[in-house]
Amino acid sequence: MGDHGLELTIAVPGFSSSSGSEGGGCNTNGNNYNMRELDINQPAFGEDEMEFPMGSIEEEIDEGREAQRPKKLRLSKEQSRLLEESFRQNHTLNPKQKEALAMKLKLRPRQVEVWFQNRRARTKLKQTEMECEYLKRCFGSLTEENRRLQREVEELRALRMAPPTVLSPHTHEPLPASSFTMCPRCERVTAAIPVRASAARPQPPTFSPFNPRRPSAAF
DNA sequence: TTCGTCAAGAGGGGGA
DNA sequence: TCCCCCTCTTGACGAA
Repeated sequence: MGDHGLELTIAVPGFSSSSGSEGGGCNTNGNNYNMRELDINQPAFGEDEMEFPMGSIEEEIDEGREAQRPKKLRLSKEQSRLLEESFRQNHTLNPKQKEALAMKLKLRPRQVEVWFQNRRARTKLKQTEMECEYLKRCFGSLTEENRRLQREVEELRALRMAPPTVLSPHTHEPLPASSFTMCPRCERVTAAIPVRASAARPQPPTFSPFNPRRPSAAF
């Protein structure tokens, strides 16, 4: 903060950020309220008369001329630009900054305050939406990774349940799985002499012969 | 007519 | 108790 005169201290008699002036905005039928004149860039108060535009409109409402004016304030491009500029510098305003900015924009401090509140809310909403999208993408990629790993597990289980058939060079009968061992020199699976025929039952592997680079501890 | 946006009100919480 | 902020809501308005 610092430029744009936001550090300016301005004392405005009868106005504060929560002076209840907005309370006078609502008329008794619950309708909205003291909307400003269409040309909100018109000077709201003269050189020697500190009066915010809403106040003057309230007086007009009292005179029964409210039907002639728009009911909703739209900030001008220049007002929005200045507010955005201030918001980029600081997401909150102290009372002095608020007063100064209101003076500069010819708005009430309450309007500046509301604009910043809504702007913060919009920023937070946008951030939340972006976080949501990011988490969705994370969920999608993790789901895909999970599927891939599940498939891999299934494949490994299938291979474990149906070991490759190796015929004995002597009997030409299939060797049991327990007869396989690993050659320490070439790191290939070789057939050992079967101890018992019942050992053909699948054993918990200490080594996965079908994927030597990958430990089988994931089972 | 519907829908999205936005200014503003209402109400509640927290800090001094 | 007051002030400020946050959240939810309302109502006006413009675009499709």
